[in-house]
Parts: sequence; C-alpha cells; structure tokens
Amino acid sequence: MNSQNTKVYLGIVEEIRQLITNSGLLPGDKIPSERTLSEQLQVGRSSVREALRALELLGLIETRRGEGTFLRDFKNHDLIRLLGMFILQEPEVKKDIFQTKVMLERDMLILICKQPDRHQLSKILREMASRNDLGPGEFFERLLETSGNRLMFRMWQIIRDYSKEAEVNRYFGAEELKGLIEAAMSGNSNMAISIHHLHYHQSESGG
Amino acid sequence: MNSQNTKVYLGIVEEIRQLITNSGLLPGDKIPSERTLSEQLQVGRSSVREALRALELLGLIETRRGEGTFLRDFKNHDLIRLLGMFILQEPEVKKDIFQTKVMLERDMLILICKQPDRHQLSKILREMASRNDLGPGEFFERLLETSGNRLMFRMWQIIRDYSKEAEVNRYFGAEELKGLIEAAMSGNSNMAISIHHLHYHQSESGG
DNA sequence: TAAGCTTGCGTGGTCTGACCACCAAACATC
DNA sequence: GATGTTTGGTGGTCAGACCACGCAAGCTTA
Repeated sequence: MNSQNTKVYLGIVEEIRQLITNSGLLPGDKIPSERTLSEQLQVGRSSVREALRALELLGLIETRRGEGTFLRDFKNHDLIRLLGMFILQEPEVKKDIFQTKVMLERDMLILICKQPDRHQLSKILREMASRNDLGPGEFFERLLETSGNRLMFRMWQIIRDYSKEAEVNRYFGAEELKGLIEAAMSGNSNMAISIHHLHYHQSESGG
Repeated sequence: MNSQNTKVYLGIVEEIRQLITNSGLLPGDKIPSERTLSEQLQVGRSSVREALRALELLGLIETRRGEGTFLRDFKNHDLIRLLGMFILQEPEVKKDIFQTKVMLERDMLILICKQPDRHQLSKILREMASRNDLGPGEFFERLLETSGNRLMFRMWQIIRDYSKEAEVNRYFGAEELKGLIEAAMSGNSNMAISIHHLHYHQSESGG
C-alpha cells in the first residue's frame, strides 16, 4: 500500500539520511525525536524505531534514553565488531581481510614517502621516545594517518578492526617504526616497503 | 530493568547470532518467525523486529512477506556499499577517491600476477577478441575480479562507481588490456605495474 | 483423474495506545 | 544561594489489532 515495495522503515532510513545531508547536521547534533519523526513522516512510531535501530546498529546514530537521538561521529565504526562476529567465521574472508590490510598499509607507506610534509613525522618520532602510555599499534596508526588520504585510512581502520576480531595482531615494534619513519622522512619508499614486507613475512621469530 | 543496560534488541541480535552458529544454519535457511522468537525469548514482537530490521539493513538476513525470514549469504560484503553511502559524501574525500582507486587497481594487478591460475585470463583474452558488445571498462573489471580477493574487488567497484560521477573515466584500451593480461599470464608484475602506471600518468595525449 | 479455484493459515508489515525508565530544566522549598 | 521536588519530553518495551502476501490443502469443476 505505502507506495509500492518500499518498506516503510527503509524509506525512513533514506529520509533521515537526506535530513542529515540537507540540514547539514554534524556529529553530536540531535535529530528529531521518534514521535516527531513519526508525525512528520506520517508513519507509525514503530517504523521510525525500526529505522533508527538499524542505523544505530550501523553506528551512524546514538540514542540516549531520556535525551534523544544524536548523530554520531561515524569515524568510530562499531558495527565492525558486530559484523565481524557474523562474517568472520568464513576462513576465505579472513584471508581477504588480512591481505587487503597489508596492501593498504603498503600503499599508504608509499604515499607517505612521496609526501614532502616531514614535520608531522618528526613529531611522532619525538612522542615515541617520550611517551610510553600509548597502546600497541597506536603509533603505526598515526603514521598511516599522515598519508593524507583519509579515505584509504578509514578503509584501513575498518579492516584493521575486522582483523582484530579474527586473529592476533602482530604490532610493529619500536625499531620497525623508527625505521619506517626514517624511510618516510628521507622519501625512501623502497626501504619502507622492505621493512613492512619483512614484518609480515618473517616466520614466527621476532615478536 | 531487563538485565542491566543491554537494550533488548541488542540481546536479540546476539541470540540470533548464537542461534545461527549453534544450529548450523546456512545461507538460505529459514530462521524462526518473529512471533516464535518473541515467544521463545520472552520479549515483545516489536523488539524482535527492531533486531531483525537492523540485521536486514546490514545485509545479514532477508525477509519475504508471507514466507519468513531467511539467512543471507553474507560473503558479498554488502556493508561496504552502505558505509560508502554515508562516508563518501564528504567532499573532502573526493580527491582521495581517485588515488585510492588507482592504488587498489595496482594492488590487485600484483595479486593477479602472483596467482598461478591462468585459464581465467586466457578466457578473457579470447572473449576480448571475439566480442564487441561489452562496455568500456568491462574487461578491466573482469580482469581485476580474478585477483581472488573479493573484498578488495568490492571496494574497488564502489570507489569506481563514485569516481564515475566525479570525473571522466579514462578506460583501458584493448592494447593496454592485452598487455596487462600478458603480464599477468607470465607473472610479470613489474610489467603490469608499468602499463598501469603509464595509463594514469601520461598526460592528456592518448584518449 | 486432472485442472482450476477457493479458503484458511502462517508470515511479515504497520499502526496504535499504553506503560516504564530516564534526564534535564523549571519550580518550590529551605 | 543551595537543595529538593515536580513536570514534561525522550527513548524502551510491550500487547493487540489489522493488513498484505504466499502457500498449500481441500474443494469444485471439467
């Protein structure tokens, strides 16, 4: 009845998406209440909720009881954990994920080496020496972030989160990182690639 | 009230996950009806629906009115497409899209060259010679598909779709394609990379 | 018997109204 | 001014109702 095949809740998802785009809503902003949406869109509240729950599970919105529903900074994708639980069972997929992650890293390292911007790197280097309170992989992530390609970086983050679920990550050690940054600062992509390659291809010797 | 903070619908998502795992359900199999789940789990049907709608939007299940809810084949990484819809909107990333696309292509070409499986390639080659009814880029896509990494391939497809809108695509010509396939068949990744690189880096000379 | 039709049941799809739990701001009290 | 209380808005959940659809059993008809 309600316009062909479109399930109502899917329509609402789309409406909300447009609302976000058109109203220029930013992460943290509040979106209309369930009851308001229900009225404005002339649909039942349950349908609105189905749409919101779906978006919530995707990590695109966040709901706080007693307060409202808010747009989320979807740089922090939580859905990954959930999807991982469902998807990662398949060994074949696991292989793809790992392989893709490694290649993305390699690509970004190449980009970094080609970039003239050095002072971000030296900053990381300094912090590496001074601070010990950051988790493993933290510095590597920040290194990759300097690639300047946010899309690729996001993709990497997502995939890394997947692979967190799937297997034990072998983090880059301090020496490796120093080597990578050094290579980057001198624009030596071959050296960077080589270090990166070694990290993944040496058998279970070095942690 | 209902056991700490866990929203009911999230609990149901988890229940369904376990149900799938424990019962060994396969793609295509039917999962219990909404009303049945509602009864078994002692929750309202609306809550069950919220969980199911969320899973549906994630592409993990499929519902058919009048029939039931079915487990879906989620090897197809549909989430990426959805995430893309939301993430790729930012104009800031537009400039990253092209770069990422090129690097993904390069990565997949490398993978292809390292693969021992040759007969898919020769099949493409034969078809290239015989058929003229396929659109530009069609053969290149099929070439990339043989990389064996479905995740990466999907990512590329999506990014390509976006860059279609953003700019004019320069498709690989027949000669280039033949060169790429040749390189792949002989496992010569350097040659493949070189052809690929030239395609994108020669100035506006060749159409 | 074979083909076509009807009917009933189970399913998802949607809406409504009713509660509850929670939060924040307005208000009343000290 | 500081404190406690009320109140209205919000999400969270449930139960019940009805619709639309698909399917198969059973009936009708040829």
